[in-house]
Amino acid sequence: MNRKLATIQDVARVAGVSAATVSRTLSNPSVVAEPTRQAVLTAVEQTGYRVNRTAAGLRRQRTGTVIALVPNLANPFFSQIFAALSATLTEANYSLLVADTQTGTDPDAQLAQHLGSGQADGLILFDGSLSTAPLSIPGRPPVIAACEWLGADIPSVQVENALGAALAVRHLAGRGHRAIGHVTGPRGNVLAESRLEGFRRAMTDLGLPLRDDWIFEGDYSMRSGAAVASRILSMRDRPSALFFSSDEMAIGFMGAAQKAGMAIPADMSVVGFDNIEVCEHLSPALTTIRQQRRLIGERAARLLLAMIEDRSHHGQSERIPVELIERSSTAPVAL
Amino acid sequence: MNRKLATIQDVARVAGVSAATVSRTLSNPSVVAEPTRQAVLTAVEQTGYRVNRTAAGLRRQRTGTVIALVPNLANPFFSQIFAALSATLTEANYSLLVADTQTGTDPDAQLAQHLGSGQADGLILFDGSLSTAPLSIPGRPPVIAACEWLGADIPSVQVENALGAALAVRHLAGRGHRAIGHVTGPRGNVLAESRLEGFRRAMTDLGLPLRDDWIFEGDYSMRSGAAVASRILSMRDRPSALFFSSDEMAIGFMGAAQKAGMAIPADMSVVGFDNIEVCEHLSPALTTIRQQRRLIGERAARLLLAMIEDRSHHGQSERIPVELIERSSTAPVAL
DNA sequence: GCAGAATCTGAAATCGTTTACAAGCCCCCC
DNA sequence: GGGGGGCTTGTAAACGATTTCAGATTCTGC
Repeated sequence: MNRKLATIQDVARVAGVSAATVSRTLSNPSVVAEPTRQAVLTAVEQTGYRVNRTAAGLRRQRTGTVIALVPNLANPFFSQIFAALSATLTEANYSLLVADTQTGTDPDAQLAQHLGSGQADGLILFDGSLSTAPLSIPGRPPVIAACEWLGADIPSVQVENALGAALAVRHLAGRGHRAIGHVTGPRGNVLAESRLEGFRRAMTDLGLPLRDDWIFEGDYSMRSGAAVASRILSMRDRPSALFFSSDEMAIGFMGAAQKAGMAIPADMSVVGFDNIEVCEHLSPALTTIRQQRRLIGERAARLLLAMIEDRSHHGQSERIPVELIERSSTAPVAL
Repeated sequence: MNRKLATIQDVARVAGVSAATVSRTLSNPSVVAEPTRQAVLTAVEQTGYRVNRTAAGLRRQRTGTVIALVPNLANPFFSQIFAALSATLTEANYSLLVADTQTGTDPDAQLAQHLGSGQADGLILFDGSLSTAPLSIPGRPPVIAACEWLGADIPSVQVENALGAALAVRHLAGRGHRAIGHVTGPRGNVLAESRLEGFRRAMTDLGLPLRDDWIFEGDYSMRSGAAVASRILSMRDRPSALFFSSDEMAIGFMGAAQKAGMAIPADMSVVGFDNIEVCEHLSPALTTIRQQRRLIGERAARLLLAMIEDRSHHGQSERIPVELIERSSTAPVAL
């Protein structure tokens, strides 16, 4: 390791001015005289100086960092969201710090830590199971929820989950299906619950039978979808269509079911939720509810940035619309 | 926004001690007397104090942050790597900052910025196309490359790419295939090049014909795999097997090919690269080269942490082994 | 009972910026 | 010629921690 990074003092010395002038040249050039400005810029070039974000962050009370707290970093669902978040934040000169609520200590302690350590100017929570207790600490930065949500008083960016479920049901019903089953996310998860609720309501609204033994609990993973397949295959009285609370589960189901000789959509129509990229490339291509992940990320970033700007804990929650993408995994019911 | 976050001074006041003592209690408890320690801890509890990472970072010259610089955050390939990185870093009390080289300004300027701003104690570069020029700035933190690589003098964690390609070729050759094609990643990408090189060498070693018109350029995406399908379908003289430089491309190919009526593996054997989660759930399940992404993340984190610890720019590069996972997308060649 | 060591604590310097304040300078106009 | 007002610039005080150094106190052994 050579020496140390150049500091503002180094630049000041080289340019023959004070540190204050260097700082001004960099952050508010219009107030410094042209020749001085040039001298400073040359010195900056020469020394390779860049402002130390830590020091600057300490002085102005902002770090230029936003934390995204997700329940599971390994979940590829977040990739696109991160990309959009990062793009929008970068535009506004912010950095994105990611953390996983499931690693390390207790999730709520982690939230408290992130809130209290002045490490970020704002937080985006993607985990609806976090406690709201840490949010009461005084002087904390603004916080929003995205995808999942925590309570009415924290602004959020959500998707029309119940509507998505209804779209799926209506699509299937429109093709003559009456025996429709549903595979939920993990019990207690807010998304799982509202999609289930949407499913139930849509079924009743359409006068279709709601059978408890056709409602399966999954955990959003492909594996859990595959597990449902074996349960379904062993049933005498099966639904003719299944609506899954995630594409992953639908994919896991289709893989296992096809391997066991079930034809999709001939023997079973399948609808997923999310519209992850692979859906379109499967055989058969998966009919699903599109959730615009890039939009979620972008809107969340904008919402949070606005709150940071306003030094406010309140903001305009948003709902991202969903739509059904019809592909080849659904067909009219066999007679 | 209520008031402000509690500072060490607040705690000191409440506990009736000096700030120095509070600091010691928190970072080096053994040197402070038991009753004082208790008083401080109670005061900490009472005020909800957490040490301000920015201030602490400024004083000790370390931020407790590591930056991962990736070519495309939206690529789900990185999810598992991030998860492992984050887990390992969290264990060592570091945070993970992610940034995308493709967003914002010129990638190299971005690298220079991250290196010079003292924002992180270390960087992990996942983008092999970055210039090494910024790495010469004095006082910069340690840097490693992962997956892709930049030059001999920067430590890296790599996968046995050429070997992976060879495994794929041998697997196919072992099933009687002689007409084997390859779909590469984007020209110039180091991974694409070394897998292509591995493919070529393995083919010649086995005495199989290397035909340029059976080498297709892709960009790792499903879409590009699908594009290859239409080209292949229009060919009179086709290979009987294809090795893809990414699972995504293989998936895109299979989807498009199957839709066009091609049977896999009967009409075409397919091997991917990566072993992303969905491979196992496809129909047919995709034979592929397994790349242990969690291991990459973990090793990269450990390597970088060791270098940070040692204040060194040098470290022990690692190679992660690969293995072929045989599934159902490959079959003996049809006679 | 006292020197010297051991233990504990606080004052103050420091990390690298930003920014309020004041001072210097030049110009203009009465 | 002097007062007032713009421009520029520098000085110095923050920001909130950590850590060195030294002082105060207690302990130990003779």
